[in-house]
Amino acid sequence: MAVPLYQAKAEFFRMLGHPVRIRVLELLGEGPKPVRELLADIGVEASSLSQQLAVLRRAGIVTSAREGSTVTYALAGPDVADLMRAARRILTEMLAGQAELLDELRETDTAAAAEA
Amino acid sequence: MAVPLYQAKAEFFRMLGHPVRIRVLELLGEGPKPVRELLADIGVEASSLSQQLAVLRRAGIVTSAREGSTVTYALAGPDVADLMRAARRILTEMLAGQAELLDELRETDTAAAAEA
DNA sequence: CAATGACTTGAAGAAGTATTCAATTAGTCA
DNA sequence: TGACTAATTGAATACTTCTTCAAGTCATTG
Repeated sequence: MAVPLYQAKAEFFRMLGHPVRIRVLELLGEGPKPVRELLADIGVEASSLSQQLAVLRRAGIVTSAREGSTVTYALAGPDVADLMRAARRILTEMLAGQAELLDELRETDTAAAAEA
Repeated sequence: MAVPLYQAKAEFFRMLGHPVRIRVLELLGEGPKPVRELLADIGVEASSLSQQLAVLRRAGIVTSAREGSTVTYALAGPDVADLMRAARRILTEMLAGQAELLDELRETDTAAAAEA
């Protein structure tokens, strides 16, 4: 692995940094799903979804399999499901913490605003 | 909060998606640090670091305080430290899992390549 | 006060991502 | 085979984000 770890991490997070990709991963967390269903749940154009699915596929975080005329996607491993669970948990904590944080920041902001 | 949760998540991950920002957060996980020290540890230009620190500040994930002529940064809360710990743990699991995953993918790739 | 050190900001160009639409592949069914 | 649905790909345009450098702030010290 020639890539430094912190860079791998950054790439990984960047890969998660798109609303459609997040939604796909969360939906797949419930189990494998055909594209048709993702499409209905997420409500973007088919080609847009496909583009984002391609990003996830390239990252090796999901797999796809054709069954007849439909293609079904799944998380590439249990690690990924864990990750999404952890992400959800942490994010909600973060966003909850944000409220208190905002208060602290507001003090600074108004102090700064008073000068302007 | 008018922003849908999955979009907030995406923004959050995008905010993490930069090598310098990752390193800063990990260093600050050990405790507050003056810019001078971050600069020495990370080894980028001062202005580059400042730009990335500004991103983290805007996101409300770190705070800065001037003490005399030096500026010291710290994680905005314990949640952030937790997040970085979780991220590290999960990422290393993920990257470890990547090895097996690669093997599986290689099969598919060579099968596909054989047709070309 | 001028000069220096620590850090931040602004702005321009380069590089990377997203969005969109047309074209394409793959499978089904009449 | 030809028409149709499902999904993917390619490519152009529009957007963001990075990087870099010059200029700026703020405190310290000669």
